[in-house]
Amino acid sequence: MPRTKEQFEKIREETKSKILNTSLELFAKKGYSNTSISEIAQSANISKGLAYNYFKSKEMLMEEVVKILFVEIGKMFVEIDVLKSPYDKLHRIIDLTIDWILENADFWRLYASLLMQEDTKVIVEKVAGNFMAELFEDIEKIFRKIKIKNPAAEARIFGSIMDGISFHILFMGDKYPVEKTRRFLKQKYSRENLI
Amino acid sequence: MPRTKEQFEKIREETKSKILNTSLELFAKKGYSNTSISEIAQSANISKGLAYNYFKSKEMLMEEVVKILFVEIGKMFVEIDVLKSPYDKLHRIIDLTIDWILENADFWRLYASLLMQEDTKVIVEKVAGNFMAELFEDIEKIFRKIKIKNPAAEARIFGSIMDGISFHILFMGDKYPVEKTRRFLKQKYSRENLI
Amino acid sequence: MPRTKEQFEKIREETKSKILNTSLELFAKKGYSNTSISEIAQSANISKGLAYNYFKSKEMLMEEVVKILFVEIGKMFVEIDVLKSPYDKLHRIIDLTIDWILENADFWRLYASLLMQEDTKVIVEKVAGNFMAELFEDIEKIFRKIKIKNPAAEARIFGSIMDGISFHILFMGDKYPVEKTRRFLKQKYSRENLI
Amino acid sequence: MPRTKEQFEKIREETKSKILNTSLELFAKKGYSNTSISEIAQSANISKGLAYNYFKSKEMLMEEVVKILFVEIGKMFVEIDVLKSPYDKLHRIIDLTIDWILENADFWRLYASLLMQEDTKVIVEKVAGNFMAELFEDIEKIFRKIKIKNPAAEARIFGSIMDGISFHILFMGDKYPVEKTRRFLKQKYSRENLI
DNA sequence: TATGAATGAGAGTTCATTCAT
DNA sequence: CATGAATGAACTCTCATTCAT
Repeated sequence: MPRTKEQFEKIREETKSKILNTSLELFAKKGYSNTSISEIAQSANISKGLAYNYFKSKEMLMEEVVKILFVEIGKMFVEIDVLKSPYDKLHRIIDLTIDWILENADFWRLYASLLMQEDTKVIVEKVAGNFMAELFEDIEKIFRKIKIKNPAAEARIFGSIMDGISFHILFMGDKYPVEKTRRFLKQKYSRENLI
Repeated sequence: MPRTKEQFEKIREETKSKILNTSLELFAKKGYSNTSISEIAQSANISKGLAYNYFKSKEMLMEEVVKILFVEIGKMFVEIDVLKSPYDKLHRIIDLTIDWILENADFWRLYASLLMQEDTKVIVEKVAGNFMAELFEDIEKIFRKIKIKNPAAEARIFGSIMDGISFHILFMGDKYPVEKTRRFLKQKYSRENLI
Repeated sequence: MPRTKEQFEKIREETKSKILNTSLELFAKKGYSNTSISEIAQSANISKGLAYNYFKSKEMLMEEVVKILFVEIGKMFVEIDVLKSPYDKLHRIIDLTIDWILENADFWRLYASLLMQEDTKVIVEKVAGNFMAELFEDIEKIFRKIKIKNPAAEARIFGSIMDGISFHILFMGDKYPVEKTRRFLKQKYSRENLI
Repeated sequence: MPRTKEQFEKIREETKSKILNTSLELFAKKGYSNTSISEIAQSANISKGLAYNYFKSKEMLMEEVVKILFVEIGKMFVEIDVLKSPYDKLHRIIDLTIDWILENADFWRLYASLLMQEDTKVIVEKVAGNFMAELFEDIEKIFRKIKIKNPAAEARIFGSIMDGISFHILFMGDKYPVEKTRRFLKQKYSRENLI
């Protein structure tokens, strides 16, 4: 009995997803250039040829990996919307950023290194689209709600701090005083100190 | 008659410098892995083989490029020492960071991308040594002089902001409101606002 | 439909064997160092890359070639066991050595030249293991059966003669009086002369 | 004051000799292919260019090295002529062969490995000329003096033994019972046993 | 859909040789 | 006589990609 269209579709979806997840993991851990299709295929328990059945080229595969990356990052910010207080929101962003970087150092590393190279940067931008801009606007809104003087600039600095400490945690590893910084930041961005 | 020692030395220095500069440029623009010795040789108008007369391996070449990078970064901070007022010092760091990143985007890009990959990170750390730690201590001293409550944490945040905005300028390019951010930061880190 | 496991295995075996035979031939004729993978690939009518699909490195390829070599040498001595008389055995060894060297000059040449260089010697020893020692013991047993006075030393000299004349045949070629030597040796190692 | 013709000649001779000795040593230790001109020049404390001033190519250098090798081997047999008794002569050859191989394993290794490869074999034969044939004739004469039945064949076997045990000592190293073999051979080739 | 044998371009590297000085 | 910078061909090896099955 031939498989139904739906069954085929399901297999395709699962295989594709398996390849993508494996690629994400390997790209993140070893970098794009240092990860070969052979390696990905082997890790995903498929043949090299099959990978090309799903993705036209290594570059295309990477492009889709980046998409997933952004979906993953995007999820992070969903739960912020439900919070009411802008101070809570800021605290939550601080927590999420720090926790996420601690748990997903490799992903952030991949994301950042892709942005660093001219050729891969294009791909990221193509995928990212307005993602970053929207993120920034969300943060700006929070600061506007607080009625701080220069919400746009304040948001920019806040974003810089988030990325800056991510960067530092990433390459200082265990030596970075994560918790001290977390507390310090929460205090800095508390109702009392922002007026 | 053979050339004198001085003549040979001059030739060596010039060629070596030519290779190093070309490498710095290419590594920065395209990344370490994506830049081949062939490419460097072609850009530097020398033969592939000659590169190996000067550098034992691609890795060694990179190591020396990174050394240059750090000398360059180091130069940046020399003129801060001469300033007396801690506020002036902070303002100067803000200016230097922003100006330097605008002028040397590629260098920063190289530096950051090297740190992102586990294999090249080792090389950078080997060359960098305590450079980053010392830099941080210098900034901490400034904050201590201001008698701010938590100078270490404050220095960490300040450093994060510097790296964060560098990061943002780097990949937003012209869209980033550099001057607005510069003014905002100077105000934030002025005598009035730091008490 | 993908090929069956058996089909793949057959292809692999055939190609591998083709590469091995070509390598044996070329290594023997030109030496290990002077034979390039390119040359082997060209001779075997495959691409350079494919060779690396079958052998992890040139050294590994050589190792497998040496294995074949020993299998070949081993075969030579199988038929000696079936003989009863120790004199017959010695005569058979003389015949086999001379005939084998005449037919497989290249193999012996490879084997000897590999032993000559420190770096390749290690590989041969890894593959050879106790082969040579066992061979010597077999010969010693023969002499012990004859009840000769010093069977170990006698075996050593007998082995030296075999290798020595192999060496001479090898590089004197047609000028070497093979048959005279054969007859002379058989007489020397006959019942009458060994008492 | 310009150097005299004789002085120049002396310098040339010394430099040439220095290069040749260094080459002999390195070729013997590491093999011809694995020894680079750079290495030789460095070891001989001269420049690469100078080596080419004295020897047209690496191959030519090797050719002259082989010549030296033969001179060295030739010296070995000079002192045999002075001995009167043919038995003493045989014993002396046994001693010389074993002692020489123990002291100059590398040289013998070079000599043998050169003979093993078709391309270098030609060079050796060009240089060696009748050397080997003469050596054989000398040995034959000894056996003829003893009035043994088949002096030519006997000489051939004796030579084979010498080369065979050299070969075995070479690649068995310390494990080879050199002294036992020496004694055994001397006894075998003594007046009593040769009648 | 799925396989992995096969290709070929190009990577890093070495080295005999040349040549301006 | 002497130097070593410079070349270019050849080397070992890797890998994205194709394709017959």
